[in-house]
Amino acid sequence: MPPHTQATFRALADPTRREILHLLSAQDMTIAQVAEQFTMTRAAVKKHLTVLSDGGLIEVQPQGRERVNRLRRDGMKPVIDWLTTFDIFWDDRLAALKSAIETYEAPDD
Amino acid sequence: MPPHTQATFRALADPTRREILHLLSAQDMTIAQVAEQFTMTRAAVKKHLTVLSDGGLIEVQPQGRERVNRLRRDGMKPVIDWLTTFDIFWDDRLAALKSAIETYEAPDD
DNA sequence: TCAATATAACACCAAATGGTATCACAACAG
DNA sequence: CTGTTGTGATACCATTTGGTGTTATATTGA
Repeated sequence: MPPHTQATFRALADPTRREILHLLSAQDMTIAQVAEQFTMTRAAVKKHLTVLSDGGLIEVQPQGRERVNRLRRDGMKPVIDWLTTFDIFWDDRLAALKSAIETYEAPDD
Repeated sequence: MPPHTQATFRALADPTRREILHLLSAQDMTIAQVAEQFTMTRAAVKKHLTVLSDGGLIEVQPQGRERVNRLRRDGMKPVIDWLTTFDIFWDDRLAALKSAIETYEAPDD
C-alpha cells in the first residue's frame, strides 16, 4: 500500500539502523549525538539516517545549525500492513491488531 | 529475542523473497513450482529459499525426490517481537496485539 | 540406466557499507 | 563585520555483500 514498503524493509534490514531507531525512540538526537553511540564516523551514520529517512522511519527537523532526527511513529506501518496480508496463518487476532494500529495513526504531530 | 532476528529481517528485505512467501502462503511448492512464477533460474530461486530458510520463514519437507517448501507460520514472530519493543510510540493497543500473537503459537503442525 | 530434479561451486555485476577529505553554513567572540 | 569553530552535507574511493547466471555434481523415481 504505501509506496515505500521496499524502502522500509530495506531500512530495517541493517542492525545498526535498528539500533538507531531504538536510540531515537528514547529521545530525538542530532547526527553527532547518534554517532557518539557508535564507533562509526558521522558520515557513515548520516548515510544510515538517510536510508531510515527514505524508509519513512525518521524525520529531520532543522534547528539552528543542527538537524534533529526524530522517530516517525507510523513509519513501521508498511511492515505491519505487509505482515497482515498473510491472513492464512495470521489469524483474526492479528487482524484485530491491524485494525488497532490503523485506529492509531499519528496523534497530533 | 530469537537468535536469528537479523536473518529474518534480512530475508524480508528482498521483494522477490516477500513474493515467494506470498506464493507459499497459498500452497506449499517445490523449487520448480516457485521458479515458474519468476523469470529467474531455479538456482537463483533456490538461493532465495535458502535465505528464507535461514530466517526461519520457511521449512523444507523432502517428499520423494522433490522438496516441498512450506511457509513457517511463526517465522515472522521475531519481527513482531522487535516491533513491540518500541513501547514508547506503540501504545498499549499494540501491546495487546503482542500478547495476542504470543498466545497464538503454532496450532498443531 | 535414464530422466528429472535438487544442490554445490564458481564467476560476474550491482549495491551497500564505511572511510577520508572537503565544502557550506550557522553560531559566536572579538 | 570578520574570523573561528562546530555541525551537517557531499563527493570520492575501497571493501564487502547480495543477487543472478552458468555449469557441474549429486540424488531420486521409474
